[in-house]
Amino acid sequence: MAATITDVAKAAGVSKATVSKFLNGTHYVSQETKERIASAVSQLGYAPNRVAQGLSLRRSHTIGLVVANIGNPFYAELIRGAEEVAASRGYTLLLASTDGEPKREASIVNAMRQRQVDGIAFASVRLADREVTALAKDGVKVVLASRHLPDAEVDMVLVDSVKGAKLAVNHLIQHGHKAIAYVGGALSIAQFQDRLKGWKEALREAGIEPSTEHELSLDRMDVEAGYQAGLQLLKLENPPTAIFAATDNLAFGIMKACDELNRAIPDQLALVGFDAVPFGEVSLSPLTSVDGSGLIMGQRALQLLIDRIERDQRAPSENRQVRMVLQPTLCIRRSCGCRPGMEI
Amino acid sequence: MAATITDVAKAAGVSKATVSKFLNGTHYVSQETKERIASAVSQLGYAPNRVAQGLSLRRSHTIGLVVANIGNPFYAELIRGAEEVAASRGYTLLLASTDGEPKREASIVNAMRQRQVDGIAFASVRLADREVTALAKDGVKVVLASRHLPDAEVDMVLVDSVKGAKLAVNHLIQHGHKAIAYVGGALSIAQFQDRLKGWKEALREAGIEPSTEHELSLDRMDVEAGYQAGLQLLKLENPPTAIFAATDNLAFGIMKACDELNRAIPDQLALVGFDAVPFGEVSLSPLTSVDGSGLIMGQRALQLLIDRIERDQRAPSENRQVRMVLQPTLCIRRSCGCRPGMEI
DNA sequence: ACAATTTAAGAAACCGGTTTCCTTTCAAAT
DNA sequence: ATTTGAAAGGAAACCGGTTTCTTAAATTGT
Repeated sequence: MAATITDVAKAAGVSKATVSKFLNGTHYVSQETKERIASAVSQLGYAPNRVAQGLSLRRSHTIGLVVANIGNPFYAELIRGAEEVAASRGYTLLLASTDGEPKREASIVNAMRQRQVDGIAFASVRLADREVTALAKDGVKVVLASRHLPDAEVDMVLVDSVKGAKLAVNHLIQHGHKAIAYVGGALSIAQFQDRLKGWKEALREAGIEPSTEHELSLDRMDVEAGYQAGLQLLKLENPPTAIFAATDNLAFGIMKACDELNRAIPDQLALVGFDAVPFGEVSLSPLTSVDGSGLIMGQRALQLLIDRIERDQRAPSENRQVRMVLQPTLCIRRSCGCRPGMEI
Repeated sequence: MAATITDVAKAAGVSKATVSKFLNGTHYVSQETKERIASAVSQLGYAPNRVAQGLSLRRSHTIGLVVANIGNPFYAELIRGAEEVAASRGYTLLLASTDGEPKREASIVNAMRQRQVDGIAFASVRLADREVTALAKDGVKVVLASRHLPDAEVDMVLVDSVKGAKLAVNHLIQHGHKAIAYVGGALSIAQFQDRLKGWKEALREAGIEPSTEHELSLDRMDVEAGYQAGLQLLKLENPPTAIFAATDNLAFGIMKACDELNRAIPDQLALVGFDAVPFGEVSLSPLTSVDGSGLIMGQRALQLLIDRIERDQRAPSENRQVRMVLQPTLCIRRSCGCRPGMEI
């Protein structure tokens, strides 16, 4: 249906080769011919078929983005950032969600490779460091967004989780809390190891010995999981007076538990999250949270990835990977105990 | 790098044609040859290159999904639903967001067509009915998810907005409210015309004349826009005692305004939203909302689209479009004035 | 015993681009 | 006057699949 390069060539009375050369500026074309081709192009409304182009050039101008769950606002922000820079640089995103299942993840990676994506950005990986490295060695350009695989030899952009956790816990300590619980995700994810570590370190530096009873690492990370964890902690004989939740979603769940048990936030329970998703602003209690900015991570990750793709295009060199670590800040709202105009 | 069909053919000692026939089961292949090819395939780890396949078959097994803003949880849910059925039927999603700009939308459609998507699902259209119809006539399979273009000749799945709005407003009326304001999106979007209409009708049916002062149609639909609208309404000489917000995002913004002005929800202001996004469960005041289920719309839209694509593949017939209209329900939480166990 | 089918497999064209060669023309350089 | 090389453009191969056509052998029918 749509016009092809052959149609254009015919209309302009030249060969396909010449049209291609003109379009890409890769070879001498006389002024006169240029004009004829240009007018044929606009008359036919010709636009190159990217699929054919991709086959020939082995470049699809498409990037795969793998997230765990689109419903999680943290990922939504990250996707937003990614989409923004992808679009601005002429790429489109193939989106897929794993729901945290390693199997789905493997099949997604296959599907993406079959589609010849120029690169894959993982905002969720259950793949082992080794597997990711293998992928990269196999020529697939990879970037990790907000995921830390210490031994994977690929670009990453991440937030300093240890520091972020300490920021959160120290703030709660400044509010006078001593019984500060931790609720986080699976320890198989480096991020949560770090956040847990930050929690422990901050407590110890303040002379508080972390209680194992107050340390919860969950398999799922949705609001429901946070809710269950919240119930569990609040019903303890010695319930914490504050909780550091390693993701905002978990924090929201904890809020729901408080709401149900009629515990006021922040007075009866102070809460600090991690991610600073936009909704924290209008959550049950406006959520104080460590800002790792998913948006920025999405942007930076795609910049890194596209830079690498295009650099490699020009000069296929094995150059070093970059690890971009963003410094977290604390986004103070009210769930920690601060009130507007009276932050600690 | 990856094995091609030629490699497989060579390894199995047959021609490409035979391999292709075996893989697709489109022609006789002897048992013995089948086995040789199968073993070559598994030894080489061969997987067909979808780009090449797409060029030849003019099918990419890729579907474009156009949304306004991924950060909006309504779209996030819709995307989730869409991704789920796309994946289960062997398609992947090309995601793009328009930010509500018609220009971006046009360029996105072009980009998608160049990439030979098998179809496009619009969860956001600023395109006119006519343009969408033209697209469809031009051979692009189209579905509208949660968007109503009355005159477009394409499949659509949408929620009955008039009915949904009436559900919301009637509920507020049952709570005894008379001064019920409306805050919605641009009237260029059919949906908001309908929701506004539902608001008016419900009021009139209850013998209340809608006040123009209490009727706000906004250009943007983010939390910030809702916040501004909330401030405006609350500062009126005769402020409403209840507000029906045509999207949850707007409702969240209104909550923020209430919070700032120290108006308690639902006691000083009752609020009902539209979309029933999951986050409403843990918003400042748990949000009562009309459930149009973005998730289900995303699912259904993709089912419709894929069905059409595959039907058309077998027998290119111009058959009638379907309009699937989902019945809204009211998801009652607390912002309307109901309390748990004591719903009206 | 011979025509008609069925079964099996390969050659070549095609999808829509890009790229490598190759040829021709014409101006500048020796 | 001849060589050199830049400018311009086309033919054909290629990317990795699918499909149409042919051909040939094996099976069936009469």
